[in-house]
Amino acid sequence: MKSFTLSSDSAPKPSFLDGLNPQQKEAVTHTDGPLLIVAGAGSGKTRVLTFRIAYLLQQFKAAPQEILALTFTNKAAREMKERIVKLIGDSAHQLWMGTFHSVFSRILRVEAQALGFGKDFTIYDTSDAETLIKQILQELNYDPKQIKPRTIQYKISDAKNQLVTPELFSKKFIGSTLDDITAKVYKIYKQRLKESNAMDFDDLLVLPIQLFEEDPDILEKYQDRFRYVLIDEYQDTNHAQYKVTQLLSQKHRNLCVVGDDAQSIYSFRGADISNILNFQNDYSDAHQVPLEQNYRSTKSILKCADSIIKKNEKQLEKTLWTEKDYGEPITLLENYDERDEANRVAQYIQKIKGQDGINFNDFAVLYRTNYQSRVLEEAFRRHKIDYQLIGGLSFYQRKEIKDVLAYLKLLVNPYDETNLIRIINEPSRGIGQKSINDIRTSARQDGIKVWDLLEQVEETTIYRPAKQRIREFVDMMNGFRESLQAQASLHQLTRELLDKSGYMKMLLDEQSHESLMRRENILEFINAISYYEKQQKNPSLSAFLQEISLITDSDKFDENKPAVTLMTVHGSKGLEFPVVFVVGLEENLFPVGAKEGFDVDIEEERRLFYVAITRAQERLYFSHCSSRFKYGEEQRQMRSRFIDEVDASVVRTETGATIRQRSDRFLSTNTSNDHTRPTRSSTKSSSSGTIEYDIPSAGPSYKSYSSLGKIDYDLHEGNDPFVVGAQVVHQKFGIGKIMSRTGSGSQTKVVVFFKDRGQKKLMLQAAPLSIID
DNA sequence: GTGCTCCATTTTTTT
DNA sequence: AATGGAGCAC
Repeated sequence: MKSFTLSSDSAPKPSFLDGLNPQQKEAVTHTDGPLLIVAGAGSGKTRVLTFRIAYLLQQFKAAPQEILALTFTNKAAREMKERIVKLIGDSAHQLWMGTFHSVFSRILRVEAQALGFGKDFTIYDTSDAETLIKQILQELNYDPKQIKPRTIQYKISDAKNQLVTPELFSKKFIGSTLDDITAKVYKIYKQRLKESNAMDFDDLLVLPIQLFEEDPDILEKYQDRFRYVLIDEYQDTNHAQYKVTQLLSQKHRNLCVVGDDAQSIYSFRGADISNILNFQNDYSDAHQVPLEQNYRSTKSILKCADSIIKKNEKQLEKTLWTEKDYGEPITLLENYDERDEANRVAQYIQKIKGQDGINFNDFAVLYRTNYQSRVLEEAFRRHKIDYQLIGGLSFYQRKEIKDVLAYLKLLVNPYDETNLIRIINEPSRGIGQKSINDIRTSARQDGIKVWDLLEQVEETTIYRPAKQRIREFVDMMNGFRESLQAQASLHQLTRELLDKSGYMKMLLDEQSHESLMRRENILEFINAISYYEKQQKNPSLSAFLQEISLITDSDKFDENKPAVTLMTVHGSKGLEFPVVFVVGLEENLFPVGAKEGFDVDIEEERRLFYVAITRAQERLYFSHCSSRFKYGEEQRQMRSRFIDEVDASVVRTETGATIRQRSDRFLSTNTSNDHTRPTRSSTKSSSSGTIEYDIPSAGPSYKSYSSLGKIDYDLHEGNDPFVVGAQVVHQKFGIGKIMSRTGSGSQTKVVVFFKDRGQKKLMLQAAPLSIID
C-alpha cells in the first residue's frame, strides 16, 4: 500500500538541505537511477544517507516500506532510522533497514517453504557450523589433526559466497586432496543443514539468490516492494551480496551504494573490493558523487592517513581535505612490553582527560586482535578507568548461554541435530558418546531424522540403560514444546526448562566461582527474554532466537556510556573518537603475520591501519612494544613497518623529537640509534627465572641494543644463517621459511612455516635444518 | 559412561 | 594463558 502520512509537526522544513555541502546535496537529491557515492572517511556519509532517505520520503518518491537500506551493523540501522523518524515522523519505522543478514533472514522466514525449509529454521553461527563439519569429517574417517575442520569451513564459506554449489565445486576443483575432501564435505554439509532445518550465515545470503532465480514471481514481488535500495559500506560486500542486490534492484534500477575503497577490510570473509571499483562498469549510466571534505579529523591526522593509503596501488581517485587546523602531532609511544604499553596508555588517558576536560567516552583504544584487550583491561582496572570492551567472546557465545540456546532451539526445531547432540547429555544423564554415535549411525542408515529415531527409541538396538534416559529426555522436550505452542510465557518456560532439565542443578552443585558466573549469565539471559517479550507486540521464541543469532558485537557499543572503548580496528569501522590510541603496532601483529593457508594481504592491513587512523578527531597515538607475550612466551617484536611509512612530519616521540624512519629496513645493518632504551616497568620474570635479553648471547653484537626492533637483525649477523625470512630445508618436513625466532644460545627456537606441513616450532640446536640459498 | 590429567594447539579480523 | 582433545582410571 502506498498510503502513508507525514506528521506535520516534524515534517522537514524548507531548510532541509541547507546544512549540506554541494557534493552532499547532490548525493541526496540525485534520487533516481544507479548512484555511487564515494565517501571518504569522516565525510558525513551517514548524514547523507539519512537525508537521502528522508528526501525520498519527503518527495513522495516512495513509501517507507518501499525503501531498503542495508547497513553494516544493526546498530547503524537503528540509529539511522531514529534520525529519519526525527526528520519525517513515525512512518519511518516502516523502513526496511538492517544488515544483509537480518533483512534476508526476515525475508527467508516468509519464503522458507519455497526453498524446502520450515519457517522456524535455526541459524547456525560459526561454531555450530564448525561442529557440524567436524562431525562430518569424523564420519568420513578423516583425522581432525590432519584435516582441520576450520580449513574446510573456510573453503565452503568461500565457495558459498562465490555462489559455487557443491556440484559445481566438485567439477571445478579437482586434484588437490583438500579440495576433494571439501567437495565431499560440502555436499553432505548442505544436506545436513537442510535436514536439520538450519541455515548458516552464508545461506542467509545465498538462499535468497537461489529463491529469486528459481522463482521469477517471488523476485518480482520483492523488486516491486523495494523500489529504492541503498547499501552502506559497499566496499565490504561480497559476491553474494552483490548478486542479491543486483537482482533486487534491476527492475527499478534505483540502487544507491556508498563506500570507500580505502576502507575495505573484510576480504577474509569474501568481501570483494571490485564490487565498488567496477560499479560504473556494471551500471554504465551510474552517476558518481565523491564526498571529499572531511569533517572529522585535524589536518595532521588526515595527512598521516593520506600518507599511508598512498602506499597502496589500486584505489579510486579522491583527495580528502579539511578546513580544520593541524592540531596536535601524532605521538609515538615506545614501550618495553604489553604491560608497559597498557600502563602508559592508561596514564595518558588520565592525563589528557584532566588536561582537556573531556570524558572517558572520548577515548578509544584500538588493536589488531582481540586477545590484546586483556592487558589493557587489567591496567584500566588498576588505574580506575571505566571501559567498555567490544568484541571478543560475546555473551551469546559463552558455553552456558549456548547450552540454554540449544535447548530453546531444539524446542522450536526438533530436527536441529547439532544442538540436539549438544545438550542431549548436558547435564549428563547417562547418554554417552557411544550411544550418541549409535543413534546417529542408526538414524542415517534408516534414512530418518535423529529426533524421529529418539521418539521411537524403544524399537532400536541402542544400549539398553540409555533408552530409559532418552525416553525421559524426549518426553520432557515434547512437554515443553506443547507449552510453547500453548503460548506460555517465554521466560517462565525457560526457567522451568532449566529447572527440569537439571541444568541449573548441575551449576548449583558445582559450587565454584565459575559456576556462579554461569548462573548469573543465565539469569541475565532470561532477563533478555523478558525484555523481548515485553517490548514485542507478538513475541515468538523462534523470532527471538533468529534475532539474537544476528546480533553483532558493535551493536552493543554505547557512545554515551562514560567509559573508554576497547575494540579491534575492525570493530571501530564507522565510529569516531576525539582521542584514539592504536596499540601493538608491531610486525606480525599489525600487520599480522602469515599463517598456514593464509597469505597476508599487506594492502588490506594498510587499509586497516588507515581505518584506525581516521577514527581519530583530535589526538592520535601510535604505540608498540619491543617485547610481547605470545603463546605464553616472551617474544621479540619488531616495530611495524607502517610506522616507517607514515609522513614523519606529523609524528613526534613522547619527548617531542622527530621520529627516525627506515626506508630500507630490510637491508639495513646500521646500528646507530637515538632512542633511549625502554625500561621495564615490572620485572616479573618467567618461571624459568630467566629474562631473555639479560642472557649473554652466542651471537655477536647482541648487547648493542639498538633501535627498537633491530635486535633480530643484530642477532643473526655473523655466522648464524638462521635469520627470520631464511629459506630452510628440514629432513622430515621439507622446505620452509623461518617466520620468527625466540630465545638465545642453546635455547633458541624458531617457528618455521613448511610448505607441506604448515607451521612448526623447533629447537634450532636440535632440528635437522639447513639453509637453502 | 564419567571424570580426571596431561598434552597440544592456538592468536587475525566477523555476519 | 587458555581451551579442547586424548588417554586412562574408576
